[in-house]
Amino acid sequence: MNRTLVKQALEDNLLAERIRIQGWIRTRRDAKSFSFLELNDGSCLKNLQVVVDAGLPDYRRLPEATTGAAVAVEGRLVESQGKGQSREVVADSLEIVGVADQTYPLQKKGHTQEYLRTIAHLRPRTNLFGSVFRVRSRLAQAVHRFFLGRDFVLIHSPIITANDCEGAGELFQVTTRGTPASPAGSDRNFFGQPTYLTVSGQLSAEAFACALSNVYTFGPTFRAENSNTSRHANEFWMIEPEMAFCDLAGNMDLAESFVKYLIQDIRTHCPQELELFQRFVDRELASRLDFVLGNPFKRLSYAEAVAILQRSGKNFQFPVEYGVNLQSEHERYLTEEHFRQPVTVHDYPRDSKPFYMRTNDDGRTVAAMDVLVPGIGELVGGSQREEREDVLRSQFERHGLDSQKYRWYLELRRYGTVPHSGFGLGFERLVMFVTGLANIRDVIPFARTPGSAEF
RNA sequence: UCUGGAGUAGCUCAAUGGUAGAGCAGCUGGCUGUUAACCAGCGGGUUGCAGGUUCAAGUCCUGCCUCCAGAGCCA
Repeated sequence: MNRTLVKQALEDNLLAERIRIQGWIRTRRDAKSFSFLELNDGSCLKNLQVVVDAGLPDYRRLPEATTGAAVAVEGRLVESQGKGQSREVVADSLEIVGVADQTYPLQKKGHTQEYLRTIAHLRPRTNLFGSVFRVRSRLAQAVHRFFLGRDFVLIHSPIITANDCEGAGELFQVTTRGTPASPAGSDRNFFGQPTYLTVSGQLSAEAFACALSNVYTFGPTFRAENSNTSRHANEFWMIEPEMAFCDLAGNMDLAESFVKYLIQDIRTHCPQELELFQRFVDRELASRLDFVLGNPFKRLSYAEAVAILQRSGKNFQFPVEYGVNLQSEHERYLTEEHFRQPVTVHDYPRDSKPFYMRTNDDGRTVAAMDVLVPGIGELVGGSQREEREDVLRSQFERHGLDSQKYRWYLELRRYGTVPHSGFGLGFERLVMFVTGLANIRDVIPFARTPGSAEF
């Protein structure tokens, strides 16, 4: 008999049919002559209630049907006599597929997120984390749908790379040295030069944008920073669109449309999950998401942002003057207090930004932009890229970089160069924004953070 | 890496320097179309680790480890 998912049993037109359900027991409530099982298979937030009558031959197996056990049930799907659910299954067979003994750590009552991190292999069996990872999956697919709808081409940029996308943080080196195949001391560069785990697919994406026009990458990236915060992981996923014949304004337009599209998609397709986050994670979630959808992002230049911060009368820990990096407290003030909506800050001073950003006509600023959102801070960072070979060469000098190592990147400017732009969006930060969860460790299946790679 | 906070039963937390406890979970039994079920009973501890002070340390001191929040770096 074919399996029916709990989601189908609850939503599809299957009443009065005999179905087969397979899942994990969330809880069991025994009466004298029958028992109720709550079955969850992860297909949706809700459980399916199963009624097991004591008259069944399989009823003797019931003691093994404890919280956490995997079971397969066959029976008729009927309207429930009870109040808590519309439908239930009246079992005519009960098979214990895999038992869970009394050490099973998930209780019916709530656990803290900190504790669940210590059992990361089991936490997707909770309502909260099941919801988080269904939403994460839906968001990932929405990313592809968004770009597909705009004729962007997906580029699988390399994960092992020789280029250090300068300014993007510390690198993990990739080496065979110190392994049995290549013991320490055998000084061999497997790829003929030092290689690293990628910190960004941007440079690859630029090359492909200068051929296929509109492209994007969506893959894992790695930073060896010893960052110990709720917003940083050493392995995270990034989405990086890159567009030829596109300036900074077009870049900001795309970023705003993109963020709104993704939020709208979850609004439409994951209402049960959002309701759970609203109730148990963040009471402001729904209003914040609606507010983002209903209003244009506030756009202002770095110079205007500095002026607003200086006029704010706030006593910032880091004093504000033109030229300094905007600190977390400044970004938070702009998006959470002053504008109370997403803010796109553009045209930053050149000195604090990486080599590839396009120098503006004033010679002092670059065509960069950051999208700041309440609660998260920087969600998107992007720029128009420097397409003029001579200016790019002088930027290498200014940053003390060896232009020889960027030979192919320079050739993109020599052969048919075009104005082009792109940005990076940290996927986990997006999931955090949409779910309301405050710690990045809780929106990635198995987080990689300093000192932690158990799972 | 810096600043601050916290580590006590499986989980969440109590405990003036003086006999380590509760709720939940688990186990046993009872009861009920139940639904974070309910009622009764039972077991459960190297108080993060290593030193030190003291007649006596979960509690005070020193060092280390881990976790959390914030900061820096960034996405």
